[in-house]
This record gives sequence, structure tokens and C-alpha cells, in this order.
Amino acid sequence: MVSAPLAAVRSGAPAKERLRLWIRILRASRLIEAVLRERLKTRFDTTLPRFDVLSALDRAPEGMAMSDISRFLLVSNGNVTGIVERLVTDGLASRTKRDGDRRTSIIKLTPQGKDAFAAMAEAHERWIDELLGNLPEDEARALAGTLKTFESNWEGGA
Amino acid sequence: MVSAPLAAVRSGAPAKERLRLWIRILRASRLIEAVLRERLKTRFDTTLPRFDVLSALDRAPEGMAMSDISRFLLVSNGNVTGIVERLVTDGLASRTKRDGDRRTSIIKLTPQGKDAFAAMAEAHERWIDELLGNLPEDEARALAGTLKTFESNWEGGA
DNA sequence: GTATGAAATTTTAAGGTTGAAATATATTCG
DNA sequence: CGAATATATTTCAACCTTAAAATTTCATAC
Repeated sequence: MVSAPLAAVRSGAPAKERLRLWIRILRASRLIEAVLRERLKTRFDTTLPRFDVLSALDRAPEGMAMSDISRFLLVSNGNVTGIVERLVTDGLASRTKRDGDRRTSIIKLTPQGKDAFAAMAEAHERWIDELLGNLPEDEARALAGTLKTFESNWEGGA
Repeated sequence: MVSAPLAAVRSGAPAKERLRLWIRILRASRLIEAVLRERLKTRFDTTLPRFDVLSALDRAPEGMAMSDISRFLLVSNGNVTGIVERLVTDGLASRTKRDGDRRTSIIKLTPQGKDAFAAMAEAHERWIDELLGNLPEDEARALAGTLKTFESNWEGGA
């Protein structure tokens, strides 16, 4: 028996299959994002990036440094500066200096920010539920598991 | 026997499961996009949006209208204007008027654009192959199938 | 043929995004 | 201490992105 060519030894789907999969992932997320963006705009007069930052802050009652936010959301440092700035202007977030290190800003939700986010999060969950509604439970679970593996493989990699 | 509460009649995974899945999809695509963006920048001195437009044009040898491009890429009309403008400036694309309708521009790759894209596409496929390398073939196929169903459900919807 | 409305595209204003340079503060170590 | 180095953040220039308004051209119906 002749051994398989080197490329075939590689585990997993062939390259073309992976490429097609990537394009599907990309299109799916863009479609969903477009819907979310539009609804956040019309119903809450806000944007997806703002929602993302609020969402990050909401899970950190003790507050987050700017760099924590950018790392968590996978966006650049400078990006977060502008978004947080507008959230602070709108009274949804606050920035304070950390004791002992004047470089670090601690960003927190204000009570108003918490309330605003709670309303958005509730709607957001309903929207996602609607958009992914056709997905059978077992597929959802399998898909989530697969993607989780990716993430842990990539973290810190690149 | 008492009938199940209305919410439980809904087919598919529960809301929280779907929400988690969506967050995973989003993070996966952002992670991949970040890698692609960085590599396109360092190795080809270009951007992801430019690559996307070149990619769309490459599959249409007879050219595309501006609105075809934006529809295909799921981005706004005005967005495409700027990107194509820069591609034309760089000599990678050309715009001509269609006979009989002076509103419509036909955008095509120049020979230089075709060559440039061919090189990028080859690298791009390798990168995706590398990034999705751990994915077993059956999971890849399942995932792609699921996502395809979504897309067809959404097309025209929203 | 002229007005009316539709279609393709561009322009505009506001905001998001990046990578790199600049700024400010902390830490380390000679 | 003081210099060099590292860390946290902001600023900057360039580009991307959207939604909405404006422009240009076409098609249709009087």
C-alpha cells in the first residue's frame, strides 16, 4: 500500500472545504450584525460597538481598565478611547483613577448605564433567539463546542 | 397531562444556548478577521475590504455594477464608492459606463488587478487552511451546512 | 415631450477602526 | 538617585462604515 501524499496526512477537512466554511461564518455574522445594528439604532438610538462595551462593563461590576475592555472585545486600544468617551458623555459610564497607579483608568457603568444596558440586553437576547430560531438544539451545542475549541487554540496565538 | 408552557413549544435550542452560540460565532470571526487583516497589511500592503472587493470582481470577468458589489458583500452603497475609487487609483480596477445606461458603472479587474488578487487569494487560502486546521472534516461539513440554511432563510428577510 | 417617479450612484456627517507615534506614569537596576 | 525600560492610555492620520440626502439618468404616463 502506498502512503498518502503529505498534504493528505493533515487532519481535518481539505483546504477548499475550510475556505467555504470561513466564507459562510463570515456571511452569517455579517448578516446578523447588520440586523442587530439596525435594531439597536432604531429602538435604542445606539450602536453595536457601544452595546459591546456596555456588555463588557456589565459583567464587571468592579470596573475594567481600558486595556481590559479592548482585550476582551478584540479591538484596538485607541478604538476604546472614543467609544468610552461617548458613553461617559452620555452618562452611561464613569471613569476614575485607580489608587496607586495614575496611568490606569477604571471604567464602570453608572446606574443609568446599568438600566440602559439591561433593557438592551433583554431585547438583544430576544433578537438572537429569533434570528437563530431555526437551529436545532443539538446542532447549536455542537457548533458552540467546535467554535469554543478554536477560540482556546487561538488565544494568544495568531 | 398538562401541556408544556408556550415558550417550550418553540423548536430548537433554548434562548441562552443560542445567545452563547452567537457570541462564539462573533468572536471566532473577529479573531480570524484580525489575523487576515494583519497579514494582508504586512505581506500585501492592503486591507480586508479591498481584498473583499477584489475577490468579488474576480468571480465576475464581465464586471459588476457598484450595487452588485455592495449587495454581494453585504455593505452599503456609499462604502463601495470609496474602496473602488482607491482600487482604480492603484490601477487594480477599471470603471466604464454601460452602453445605453449612463447611470451604471461597470467595474472590472485590470490585468494588474487579476495578478495581484491571484497572489493574495493563494495566500488567503493557505491562511484559512492554517487557522481552521484543527477542524475535523465532518464538523466542518456540518457547520457549513447549518450556516448555509441560515443564510437562505435570512436572504431577503430581516 | 414633459412631468413624475424609479434606479444607480455619490456625497455628507457622524462614528468606528487600525497601527503607530506620542504622553504620562511606574518599575527596575546600576 | 537617575537612566533605561515597561505599562496604560491617548492622539493622529488614514481608512472603513452606515444611513440619509442629493445628483444624475432613465422609464413611464399622461
